[in-house]
Amino acid sequence: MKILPEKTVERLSQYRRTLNNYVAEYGKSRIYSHELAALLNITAVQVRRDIMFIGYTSVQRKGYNIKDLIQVIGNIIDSPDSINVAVVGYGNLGKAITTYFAGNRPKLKLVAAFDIDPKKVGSEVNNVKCYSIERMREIVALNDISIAILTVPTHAAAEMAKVLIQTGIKGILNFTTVNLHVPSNIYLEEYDMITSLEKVAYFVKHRPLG
Amino acid sequence: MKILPEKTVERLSQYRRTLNNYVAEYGKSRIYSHELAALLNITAVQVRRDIMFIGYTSVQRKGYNIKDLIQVIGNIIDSPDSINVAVVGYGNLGKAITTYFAGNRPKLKLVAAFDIDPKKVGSEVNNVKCYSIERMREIVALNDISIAILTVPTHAAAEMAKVLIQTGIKGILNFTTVNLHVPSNIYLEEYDMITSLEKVAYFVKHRPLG
DNA sequence: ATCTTTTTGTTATAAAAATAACAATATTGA
DNA sequence: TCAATATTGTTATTTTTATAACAAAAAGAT
Repeated sequence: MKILPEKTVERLSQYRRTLNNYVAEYGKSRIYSHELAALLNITAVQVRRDIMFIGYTSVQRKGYNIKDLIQVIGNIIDSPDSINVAVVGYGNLGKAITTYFAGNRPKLKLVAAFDIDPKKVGSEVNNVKCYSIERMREIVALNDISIAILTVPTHAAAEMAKVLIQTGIKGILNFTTVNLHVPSNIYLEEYDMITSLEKVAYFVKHRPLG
Repeated sequence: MKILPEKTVERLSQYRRTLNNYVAEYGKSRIYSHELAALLNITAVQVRRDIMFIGYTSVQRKGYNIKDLIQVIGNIIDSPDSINVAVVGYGNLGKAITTYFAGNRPKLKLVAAFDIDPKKVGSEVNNVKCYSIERMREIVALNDISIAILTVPTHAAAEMAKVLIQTGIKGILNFTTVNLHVPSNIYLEEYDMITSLEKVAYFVKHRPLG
C-alpha cells in the first residue's frame, strides 16, 4: 500500500483508541462518520476521507462496523511483527510514559528501561525493568528493540542518542529539549512540551474568540 | 499584527530556545539562517520566511543578531503581561513537566499544582506547590491562572476539564488520552504520547529509507 | 412503487505549509 | 574599481492538508 499522509496516520491511531473506548463504554457495534468525528472534535468528511485512504468500506447508510474498522486500522498502522520499545531515562517522565503505555497494544511492546543512576537500575514500573546504560547494547539486541523513547536530562541527550543509534535502534521519540541530529535512516520525532505550552499561550492571547 | 501560522509559532518557540542555548554554548553574537536551520534540522528558507513573518530584518549578508532576534521573537509570541499556568494532576508526569519547565521564561510562569491525593497536597517540586482540587477555584482566581496542563488519570480527565473551565481557565494542554470537549472560547491543545509513538512505529516500518 | 432522507465514497476546490527561484545587497578579492 | 560570492528578503510554485460539493445507495414514508 502507498504510504499514508502523516496526519492520517496520527488520526488513525486516535480513531482506534477512541473506538476501543467507545465499544467498552457503550457496547455499540456500529458508528457513523459524524459520531466518530464528534468524539474527536473534527469533521465527518475528514473521517470518511481517512477511512477511504485505508480502503475500508461499509455498507452505505449503516455506519461503520466498529470491530472491523479497528481491525483494518491495525492492519494498516501496525507492523505485522511486533515492535519493541525502550524508555531511556527512568525519571518521572520515563515512569509516567511507562504508565501511559499500559494497556493492550499487541504490536507495540515496551520491554525495557535504561538509566545511568544505580539506584534506579533494577527497579520496575508496570513490569518494565530498568537496566544500566552499560547493558544497553546487549539488551537492545536480545529483545530486538527498534524504538527508543528518550527522556534523559538535557545535558545527556546528544550522547545518549549517539549510543542508541550505535545499538541499531531505528526510531527515536525525543522528549528532551535538545535538537538532535540523526542519520537519515533513523526516524526522529520531536515531542516538545515547552513549545506546546508556548503555543497555547500564544493562541489563548491572539486567537480570534469563537 | 496579523495572527501567525500555527507552525510558525511552534518554530519561533524553538528558535528562541535554540538561540539561547547557542549563545550560552558558543558565545557568538550573530547567526546565519542556514546555521540556525541546521540546528533544527530544517531548511534555511523556512527560517528566513518565519523571520520575515515577524518583521525582523538584519543587514544583508551579516546574519541575524541573536540577541535582537530573541527579543523580537519574545515580543511576538509572549504576551505583554505574564501568563500563569497550573499543572493539574501531580503524579510522575505532572512532576516531570514541572522539572522541564524550570528555567527563565519571564512571561510564562508555572505557579501551582493540584491533586486529589491528600498525600501529594502540600508537596513541592521546583518551588511549585501542590494544592487540593477543592481549592482550585480560589487559587486560580488568586493567581490569575489562565492555562492548565492536564495530567490526571484517564477516568478523571473529563470531569476535571469541566471544573477547570468553570474556574475561568482559557487554555488547556491535554496530556491525557481522553478526547475532551470544550467550548469554542477555550483553546485546547492535545498532546498525545501514544499516538506519537504509533506514528514513529508506522514510519520506521513504512518510510522509504533515505 | 416512488419520493424523501440520510449517509457513504469520491472528486473538486480551497487553505495552509513548505520549497524553490531569484533580485538585491553587502563583502571579498583581484 | 569591478567581478565573484554569499546571504538576506520576497515572490512564485509546489506539496500537503482540509473542506466542500455531490452522486450513489440504502432506508423509511406515503
